[in-house]
Amino acid sequence: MSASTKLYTAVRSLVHLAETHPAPQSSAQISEVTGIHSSKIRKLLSFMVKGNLVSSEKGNNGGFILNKAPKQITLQEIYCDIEDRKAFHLDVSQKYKKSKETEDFNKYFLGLFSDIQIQIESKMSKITLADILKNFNKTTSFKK
Amino acid sequence: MSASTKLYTAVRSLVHLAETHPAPQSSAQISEVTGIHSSKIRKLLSFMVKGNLVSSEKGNNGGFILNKAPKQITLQEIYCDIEDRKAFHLDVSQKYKKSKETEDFNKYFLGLFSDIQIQIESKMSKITLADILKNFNKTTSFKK
DNA sequence: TTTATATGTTACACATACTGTAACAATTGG
DNA sequence: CCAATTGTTACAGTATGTGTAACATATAAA
Repeated sequence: MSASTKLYTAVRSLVHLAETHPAPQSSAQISEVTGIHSSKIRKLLSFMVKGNLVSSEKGNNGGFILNKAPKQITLQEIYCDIEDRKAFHLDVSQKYKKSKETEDFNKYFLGLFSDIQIQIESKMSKITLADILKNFNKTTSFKK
Repeated sequence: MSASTKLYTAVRSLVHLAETHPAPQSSAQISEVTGIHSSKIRKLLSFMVKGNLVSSEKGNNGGFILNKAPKQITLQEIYCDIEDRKAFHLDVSQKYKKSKETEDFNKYFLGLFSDIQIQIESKMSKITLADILKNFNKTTSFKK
């Protein structure tokens, strides 16, 4: 999955969890809402479980539960949980011996790309799950 | 090539053209400087020829020539010439019939990702080839 | 204790994309 | 005509992504 598709799917899952909180939602249920295969949902949500955005329970009547108030969940947090690789990273081939010049250019672009990455994440950190719920006229039953 | 690698290679090529202007530089010469295969250089620079950043001449003593003053070439321009796909684009699968809900979410994320894209390009539009030359203590023989 | 249901992870076949290189037509200057 | 060069196509080999299935582990309820 591309970074954007992952973020999209993650947000849709979290929106569903916010709406149905605190009833645990199985990957099968989320799959029905989002149209994504349940196995992928599980894989994606497992990252957010590790990041503590979501908790999970196995067994009968188990599933995934939102772990934080929608107001306190930013897109940036979600993004960081599910994405290992940065959107704008430098992956110049390491196969060949690099000249001094090449190394210097690498450094320059690494700096530039991390600046860009910071801007992306700063933009994302200003948008919360609550904002998205509001945008779609959805309400959350999450009680702090 | 990833977007970042393409940008990196393009800039290195343009830096070389700025330094050697107005002598045409062949893909073989640029390849020696950047360590990238000449065929890739040609492919990448052909986009910038179409975008008018660079002009090219075939035949003996031909090659690529910088077409604009380094001060007037921004990273954003280079990026747009060589990159068809946007860095942060939504490629949700179109295979399955989309629900109304899915379409609405798509629209929301398309908007968000294009906002992010604008920020990326705005950052890039503030950096010129001349800035990069200066950063590496290189001079250009480009005469306006 | 047994059964049903979930997560979390692994596996796998298939498809798609990327990579590095070669080849070659078209073009140009000498 | 010849040598050099761009611009494009081709291609084999590799890597990556995709969709799905399978299953060990865990849990709650009967």
